[in-house]
Order: sequence, then structure tokens, then C-alpha cells
Amino acid sequence: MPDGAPKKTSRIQKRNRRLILEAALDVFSRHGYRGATLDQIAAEAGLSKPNILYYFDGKEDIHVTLLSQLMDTWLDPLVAMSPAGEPVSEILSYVQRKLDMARDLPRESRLFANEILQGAPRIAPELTGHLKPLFDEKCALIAEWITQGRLPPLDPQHLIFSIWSTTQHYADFESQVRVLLGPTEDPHARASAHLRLMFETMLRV
Amino acid sequence: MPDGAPKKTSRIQKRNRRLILEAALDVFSRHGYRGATLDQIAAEAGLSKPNILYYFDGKEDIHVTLLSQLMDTWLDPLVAMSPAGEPVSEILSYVQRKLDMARDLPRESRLFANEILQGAPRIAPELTGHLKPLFDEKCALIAEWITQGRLPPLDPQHLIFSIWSTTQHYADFESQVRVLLGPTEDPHARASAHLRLMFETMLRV
DNA sequence: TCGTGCCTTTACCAAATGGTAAAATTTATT
DNA sequence: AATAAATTTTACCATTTGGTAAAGGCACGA
Repeated sequence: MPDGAPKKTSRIQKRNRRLILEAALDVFSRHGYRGATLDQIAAEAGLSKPNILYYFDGKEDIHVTLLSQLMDTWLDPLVAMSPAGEPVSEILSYVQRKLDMARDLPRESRLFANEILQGAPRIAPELTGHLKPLFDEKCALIAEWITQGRLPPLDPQHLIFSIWSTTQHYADFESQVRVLLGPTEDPHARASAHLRLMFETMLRV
Repeated sequence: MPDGAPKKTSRIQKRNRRLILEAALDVFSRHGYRGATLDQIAAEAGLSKPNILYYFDGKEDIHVTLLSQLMDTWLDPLVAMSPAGEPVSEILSYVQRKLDMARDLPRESRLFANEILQGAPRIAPELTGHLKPLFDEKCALIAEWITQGRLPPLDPQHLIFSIWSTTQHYADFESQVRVLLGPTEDPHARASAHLRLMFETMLRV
């Protein structure tokens, strides 16, 4: 037994909470917070609406739980950017990981995009509490690299913004990208090559 | 009298439709399509809900009208990219105009972002009808410039995506940007300098 | 000034939606 | 098996929301 409260979550409880969060990720990312309904989530989870409300305190509780839980996964690539590595390859690897995430976890990307677009009403604490410190830390790291002459003088904050926006674009604006590219073979590879070229060019002294 | 139907729009009609669309832009861009309510729009327009429905056929009609009407303004900077100009400065001017628009018309940016995020359910025809041809035309122009050796070999489609994403980021993710930058003086100038540096670097042969 | 047509308001409505109470059922424990 | 606890279902409810009907007000030309 871990700590104070004894084994609180049963096997069935764990399974159903997972089912609900999985369904909620799908629905919230497709329709946004207000556009999503408990009935949709219930249907997609294969449970009844009251049953869902047995596991969560309400719609907002599901949404906040989802966002908080995914925050770690979402920030993983940035966490992985290490002072031990070589600056250019560290940043290029970061770009690549972010782009891969846009391809592999588009729902997560759209979930966050939706939330930020609406002014981050339910995730603001997470932003200042988790994201901001990490962002500041990595900006300081890049600034340090610049000071050491290992990177050209550029704006760390806006560099990171550029990485976020260019990579997440492929998930968040996927419907537009699809219309504009038409039936291209392997758009992900093309995007990857383009972004590598772009950031490599600007990072070489 | 212009054509077939005689003077159909009265002075009061023009004023009220404008009031409604202005209010709708505000509300839709803040809450998304489903998050917005006719009551909110009515309140912000200073009209009653039934009165609004006297001028528009319904919520969707307002939304579609808004999107279609703003499409031209939105695409203006891209239209302005001219074969007559010098490639690098044409593209850099385009970046600058897009960034200025993100600052001056953030509601329009968020309106489109919301719509695309939801899969462009109500604007798909406009995408294929207006945006796609323009996009293809400008990609061909950039490709032509590359062929002429006036630009380094890069991917026209993904270059435009990069311009869109980096500039619109400042409008669409404004709440996040504000949290992360803190009270910086003139973030727009910093963003402008960074993007100019970034794109200029990659465009110089 | 009188009426005709444009505009606005009042009073509604049906459907959708987040949520609850409590009975019924299943699962786990002894 | 018996019983207590956890889980699920059934039957609701209040509010919100997009939308409508129809009466009332108002402007403007004859």
C-alpha cells in the first residue's frame, strides 16, 4: 500500500476512467469544450451518461483531468532538450520530435490548441505552473549557448514559438493542409525535410 | 439601380447587418461556433434575438456570411505577392504583412483558426474555391523564382505553411504567448525582427 | 395625414444538454 | 451462500438555446 489512503482505485474503476478519457480526448479535440457533449463522450466510451458522472464530477472535471494528464506527454520533447548535447542537433532533434508528435498525437495537439484559442480558461494554472518554468529554463539554455558562441545570436523565446507553430500547424490545421496539398505522397517527409532545412540554415553560425 | 432587383438594402438594413456581423466576429472568435450563442451576439450588437433573425436566416448563416466576407481581407497579403517584385523582398513583405494582420486583426485570425480546427465544416467550399487556386498560383510563382535561380531550392508549399503558422501563432495562441513572455516591451517588434531574420536567412542563396 | 411596408418586440416553443435521485444489479468479501 | 460495497441503469429535471408567430411600432411616399 503506497500511502495514506489504501488501494482506492479498483481494476474496473481504472478501466472505465481510461475509457472515458480516451473518448473525451476524441470528442473534445474534434469539437472543442463547448461543442462536445456528455452524450457524445458517453456513446463513444460505450457507457451511459450517468455512469460517466459516477467517475467524474462533471464535464469540466473530465476536461481538466485530460489536459493535466496530457501536459507531461506534451512537454516531453522540450524536457528532453539537454545542455549536454550539441546545440544545433539538440534543437533540430526537438523540431523533429515535435513534428512526429503532430503526426502521431494530433488529437492532443488540437485539444491544447482549442483550449489556448479560447483564452486558456481552464488550463491557465498549468501554463504558469508547469509550462512557464520549463519555457524559461530552455530559453536560458539557448541564451547560454549563444553566449558561448555555439549558436548565432537569435531570440530564444521567439525561436521556440517558431518551432511550436510550424510543427503543430500540421496537426491543428490538418484539414486545410489536406485541401491545399492534395494527394501528395508522404507529406510528413516533405514537412520534415523543409523544417530541418529551415531551422538548420538559421542555426548554423 | 444596379441590376435586376431594385435597391434592396435600405440604410437601416445596412447598418444593422454591419452591427450584427461585428458582434458576431467578436463572439465567434472568442468562443468558437458552438460556444457562441445568438443571445450573446444579440446583446453585443444591441439588438434583440428575433431582430437578428430578421436579418439572417440563422446562426449558421451569420457564421458563413462572416467567413466568406472576411476571406478576401484575409487573403489580401498573399494576393499582393507579385511576380513583378524581387523574390526575397516580396516574401519578406508578405511575412511582415501577415504579422501585422495578426496584431491588427486577431479576431479574424482566431475565427479562421477555430473553423479550421473543427475540420472546416462550414468553410470547406471557400477553401477549395478561393484559397486553393490562390495557393497554387503563388506556389507556382515561388517555384518559378527557384527555377530562375533567384531563390534557393526550397519547398514552396511548406514555405507558405511556415509563414502562415509563425505569424498567425501570435494571434491564435496569444493567451499562451502573453503568459510566457511576461511584461516584455513591444513583443510585436521582437517577433517581427525574429521572423525577418529567420526567413531572410533561409531565402538568401 | 393616411396608409403601406419595413422594422422591432413580446411571448412563446421544442430540442438539447448538464446533471441528479434512487432503484436495480453486479462484484467482492467473509 | 450471504451480505456489504461498488457499479450501472432508469426515470427524471432545470436551464439553455436556436428558432417562430404574430402583434405592435415606425418611417416615408402619396
